[in-house]
Amino acid sequence: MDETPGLRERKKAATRLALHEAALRLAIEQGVDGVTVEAIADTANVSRRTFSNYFSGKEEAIFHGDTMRLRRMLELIREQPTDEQPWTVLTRAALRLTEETYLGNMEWLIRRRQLRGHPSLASHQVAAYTVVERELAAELADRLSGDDVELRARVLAAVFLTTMRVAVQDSTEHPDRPLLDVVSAALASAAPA
Amino acid sequence: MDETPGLRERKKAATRLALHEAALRLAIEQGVDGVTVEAIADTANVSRRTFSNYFSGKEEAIFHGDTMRLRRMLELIREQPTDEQPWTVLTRAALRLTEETYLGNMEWLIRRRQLRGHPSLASHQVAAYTVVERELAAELADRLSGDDVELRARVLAAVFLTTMRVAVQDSTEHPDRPLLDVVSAALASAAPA
DNA sequence: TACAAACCTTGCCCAACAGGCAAGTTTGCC
DNA sequence: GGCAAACTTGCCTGTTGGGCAAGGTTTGTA
Repeated sequence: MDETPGLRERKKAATRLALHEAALRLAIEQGVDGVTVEAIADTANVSRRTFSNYFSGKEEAIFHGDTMRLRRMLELIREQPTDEQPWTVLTRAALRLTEETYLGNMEWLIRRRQLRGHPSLASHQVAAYTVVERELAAELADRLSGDDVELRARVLAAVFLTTMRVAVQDSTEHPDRPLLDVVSAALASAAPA
Repeated sequence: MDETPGLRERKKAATRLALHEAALRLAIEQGVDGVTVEAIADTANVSRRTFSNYFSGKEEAIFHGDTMRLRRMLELIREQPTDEQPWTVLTRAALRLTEETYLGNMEWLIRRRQLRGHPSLASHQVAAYTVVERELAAELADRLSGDDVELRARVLAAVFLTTMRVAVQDSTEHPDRPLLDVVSAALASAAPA
């Protein structure tokens, strides 16, 4: 494994993160439509043109946090034994991720919740969650057998990711209830037969 | 019930449909990015400005067919008895809708399939399917009981809609297999415990 | 250490776009 | 017929994504 991913990569990650944070902060402060890409780039000390090299739009920048979480979740899933029930694997990964989120940069959760009331973002959040859908489906296909493995893997991946999305959305609307609760309740009610 | 929804409404529906058809046709012919909103409006014999009164972008126009199908599905769901298992109700509605689609304007299915290979649309398709999510969740909430009705209704709605989406996507990628087959296989594998 | 190739950032540019506004036109209703 | 509400359109402006090429930085290699 790479101890240090190289200076170039580290710088890129830093810039991406800076843009994400700027986007998130400004969107919370001034509303999503009140922020221009230029303002975000400014805040992160890069040119507007550079912003476009990292994200295809401000919404993508805003949801980069969700994207990173989902990538991490993919890792957690891949780490697990292949001889267990797929839904069990998915549930465990989701709960671990949620714990990590609480223990680690709780910032994410706090600021994420402040996006409540900007419903124009909903469709972009959905999009963020479907980006990893194919990757997850491929992983799950290896863990299934029988007929229609392709289709069933895709359905399972989509169902799982959409459940996670609903849990996060619901949690931003009911900030008093612990995220872990919401996630496990949501997953329980979506568990396939 | 309104026998005639009024001339105004009929004209609007006709314009919306004309824009949708134009968008779909041009997108298939020239690729999604190769088409301008102006060209679509032109083809439908309205001004570019009027296009904006109907749709917020070309992708929304392209997926108006899906949107109509989903609205129809909501009707089919509402028509059904409230004392049956929610998933049974949803499955039946989905299958009926699919039959209708085959019997009626099969055009939709044919041209829908020709969008294959324009993956930039994927996120917008997902968005189209989530538009009705809240409405469906509200309907389902009335049909559930026990704890967490709100959350479970949302999860159920999201799971169902995402399954339908995957089925349609999968069907566009495997045009040889009947849509009804794919839909019922997908729903079966997503059925909650 | 030197140097070339690969890669990033930036400014410049342009076509496309969303949506506010106001004037003109059509429809619904009495 | 005639009035009010709703719709269409043209005009306009600020914003956007992304192509291109000129610099600067990092990396791998010798």
